[in-house]
Amino acid sequence: MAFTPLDPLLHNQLRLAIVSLLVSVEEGDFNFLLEKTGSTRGNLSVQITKLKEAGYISVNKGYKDNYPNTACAITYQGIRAFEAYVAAIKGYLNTGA
Amino acid sequence: MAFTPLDPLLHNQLRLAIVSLLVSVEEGDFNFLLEKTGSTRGNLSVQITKLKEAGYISVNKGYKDNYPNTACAITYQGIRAFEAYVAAIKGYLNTGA
DNA sequence: GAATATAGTTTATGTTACAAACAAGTCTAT
DNA sequence: ATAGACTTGTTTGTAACATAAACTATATTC
Repeated sequence: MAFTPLDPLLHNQLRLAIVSLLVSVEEGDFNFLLEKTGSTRGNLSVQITKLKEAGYISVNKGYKDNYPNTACAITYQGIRAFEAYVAAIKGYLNTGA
Repeated sequence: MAFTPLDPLLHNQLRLAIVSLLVSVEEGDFNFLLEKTGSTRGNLSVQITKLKEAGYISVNKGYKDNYPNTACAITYQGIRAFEAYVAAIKGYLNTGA
């Protein structure tokens, strides 16, 4: 039971929340993530960009009811990374022998 | 299933590993933690200090075989914090509905 | 057409994580 | 007894990070 390194990209509260949401939902726009995470828009914007640059999510910028709309979806790579993170961190949470 | 804030002190790979180890062992010295975590001494020293200042662990500096020996043990407060962290992060790891 | 609202980005700043350099003492061999 | 290597930690310097405030751009309302 070693301490597997934790993906630094996912080991962040907001980014982990984003990915966790997108894994369940498979499609979520900026406001959805904003509301669900309780983040600020600035922080959300930054972290979405980072996840996108890492290839963990895809970002589709379009319009909805005349307003800009940023739709995010998790990628296969993102799912894999999330699953690996979940498996890894469990090694840290074991209290029992 | 909201996203409970994660204790920033525990949401760090090395500190989480330290606390996780001490929860199981109830007594671990510097070298024990060094070996188990695979950390560097510098980083370990810093994080032990932070955990101590937060009251999550107690640090007992003595000597063992003539050499300095830093014995660490988890406090009640540390156990509580760890348990809260474990409960909190599980809210981020749930993939299923 | 001015004011306000929406949707998001850029920037500025303080904080953090980390390892290299340092410090203080101990052992060994000569 | 002292030089050199080892042990056990601490301090410090730097780069990366997290975050919110300030900003941009367009849309709606009055």
